[in-house]
Amino acid sequence: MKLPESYYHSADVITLSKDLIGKYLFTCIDSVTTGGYIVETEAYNGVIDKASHAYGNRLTPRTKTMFMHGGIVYIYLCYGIHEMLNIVVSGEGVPHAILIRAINPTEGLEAMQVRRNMPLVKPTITSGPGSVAKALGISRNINAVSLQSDTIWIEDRDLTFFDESIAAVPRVGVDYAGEDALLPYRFYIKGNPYVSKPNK
DNA sequence: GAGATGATTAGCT
DNA sequence: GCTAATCATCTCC
Repeated sequence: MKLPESYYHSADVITLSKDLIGKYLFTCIDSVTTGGYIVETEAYNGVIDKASHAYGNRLTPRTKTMFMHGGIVYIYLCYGIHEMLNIVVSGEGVPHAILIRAINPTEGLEAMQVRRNMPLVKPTITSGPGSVAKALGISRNINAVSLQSDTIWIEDRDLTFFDESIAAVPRVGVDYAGEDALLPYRFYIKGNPYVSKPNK
């Protein structure tokens, strides 16, 4: 059921970002399994992407996770408040990453409500990268954990969407990245209520 | 060691 | 629409 290790070894981070739409993401934190299918992603295209932490081969204690082999997660703190979940892909030394921006929850709904302190009827419960991480119980202490582990993993349950229902638009919150901010590296399911920000 | 800042969100106007 | 919250990390000195 879990996506195989080889799935994450592709260097085509753009195609993979789109392919992850409709895949199921699960975590098992504190003995509680929570998860759902991915409805929104963003690609971070390695050393040539000004929006990426690893732009220009910037290797620091934080970004070194992105330089590891594909098939692990990269988690970091943003704005001092929010944890962000990324999937590291490609091979060692190539810092490609995919930001999970939103999921449609299907498992562990009660646990998510408690973690988010809001009712499940609110789509914002898992809308936006900070919200996804919080709902799934993700924190920096599972940074660099393998997606073959029993803590966090992704499954293919044969849920697929037509190309026409997947939008490709510029990314969110990366205006500082100059012309790279205009690249259509954000993918989402049109009309899904859990997709963050503009959604048509 | 100090200073600036961000792949955001929630709550208020 | 606007802004406070809040701190690890990075960049210089």
